[in-house]
Amino acid sequence: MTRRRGAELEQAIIQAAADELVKSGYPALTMDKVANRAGTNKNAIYRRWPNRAALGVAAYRQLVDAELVAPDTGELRGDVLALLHQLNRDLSSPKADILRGLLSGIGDEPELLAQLHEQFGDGGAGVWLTVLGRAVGRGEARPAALRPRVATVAITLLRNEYVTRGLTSVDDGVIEEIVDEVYLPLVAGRQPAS
Amino acid sequence: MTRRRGAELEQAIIQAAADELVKSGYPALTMDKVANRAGTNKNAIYRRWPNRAALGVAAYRQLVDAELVAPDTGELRGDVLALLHQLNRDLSSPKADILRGLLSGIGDEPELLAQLHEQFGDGGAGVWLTVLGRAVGRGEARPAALRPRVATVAITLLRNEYVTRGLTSVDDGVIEEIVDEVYLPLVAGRQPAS
DNA sequence: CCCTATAAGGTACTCGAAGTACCGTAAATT
DNA sequence: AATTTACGGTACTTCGAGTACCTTATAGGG
Repeated sequence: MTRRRGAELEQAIIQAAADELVKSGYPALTMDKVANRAGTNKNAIYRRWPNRAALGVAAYRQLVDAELVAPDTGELRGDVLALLHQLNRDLSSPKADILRGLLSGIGDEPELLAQLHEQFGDGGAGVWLTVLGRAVGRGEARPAALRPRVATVAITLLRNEYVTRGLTSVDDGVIEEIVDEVYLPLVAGRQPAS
Repeated sequence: MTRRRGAELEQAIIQAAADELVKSGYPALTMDKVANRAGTNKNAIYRRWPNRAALGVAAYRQLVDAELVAPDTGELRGDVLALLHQLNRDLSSPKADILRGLLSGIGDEPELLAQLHEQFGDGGAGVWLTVLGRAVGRGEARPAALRPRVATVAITLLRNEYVTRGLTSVDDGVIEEIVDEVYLPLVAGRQPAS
């Protein structure tokens, strides 16, 4: 009966917590269940994370570390749609529920909230700036739009749909609305014909 | 010892819950404390609301029913800044914490989430469309921008700051950034000089 | 190769809060 | 006045976070 220690055990705990998150969501994430699934006990968990919220954030990180690649379809609209669809898939149930759950269970711990913010927020700004930069080069977007707050408007609006409504997946129509009514007009060098 | 009944008692419970929300936030909203503060007991609460989350939403409604009036400064930028500042004051601590707390404690009850959404989301679309409509009349905004999703972009971005970061108040600089980098360019008939 | 420090496993506990169950009693209804 | 309804009081069950303490395995140094 080899007894796991250190990093190996830690990884097993995180994986167990991530599995529980996917299966039941954050509100149902109990330390006992995580310990049981990981084949250990609560002590081993509390030695590493101070409370349930911290474990939840660590486990969420495990879920969303998928690399986000900047698409290159040759035109801005295609790139933006591709990115949003990619992120829509990525956020689709149960991750949106998990994120929404975490966002509150943590309200009183700004440090954890900041950690969580990096997981999905401005962490993705780079990709958006890349896509937008190519569009500027093609004359599809104005250079002044190359600012983080502008570049990430689309994903912010999409995420907003998840977080403030209870949705588990956002309709394609909503995505197109965000792109055609908001994002493209916002960054465009000149207004579209419509 | 007159014993309160019906609507009178109900209002007392809601008010007590709202007071507790302001004082301690949603995570610390306990049924015992609410009952105690309202001078009653948990039975009277559970006869009216099925669980803590439902009571929380009802109490939050009590907090945010302040009327939102459409400012009219004569130019779009002034109107938008006035609206955002008004909402910023309104969302400032502790309401943002409360909202963030509610948004999660409710994740598994889409009906409550929908109720909550009306409290702050598209419920305010009317005001934004009013302000934007006047701007269109003055030639400051293009008619195509008169769509709910476009009109409410500013408040959506502002609320996003509250909900996804742990902030209790948003800096004025952020508000100006939202207005000058995103909102005005988005609705403008033609691009600003910058 | 043993000794010791460290970290794991096991178990049992406290504490707080959600939600339930009953019962006696005031108030509305007839 | 009789009856139904709803409030007040209290005690209870249940569940999960976090803690305490002890035993046992492992790593690493002598």
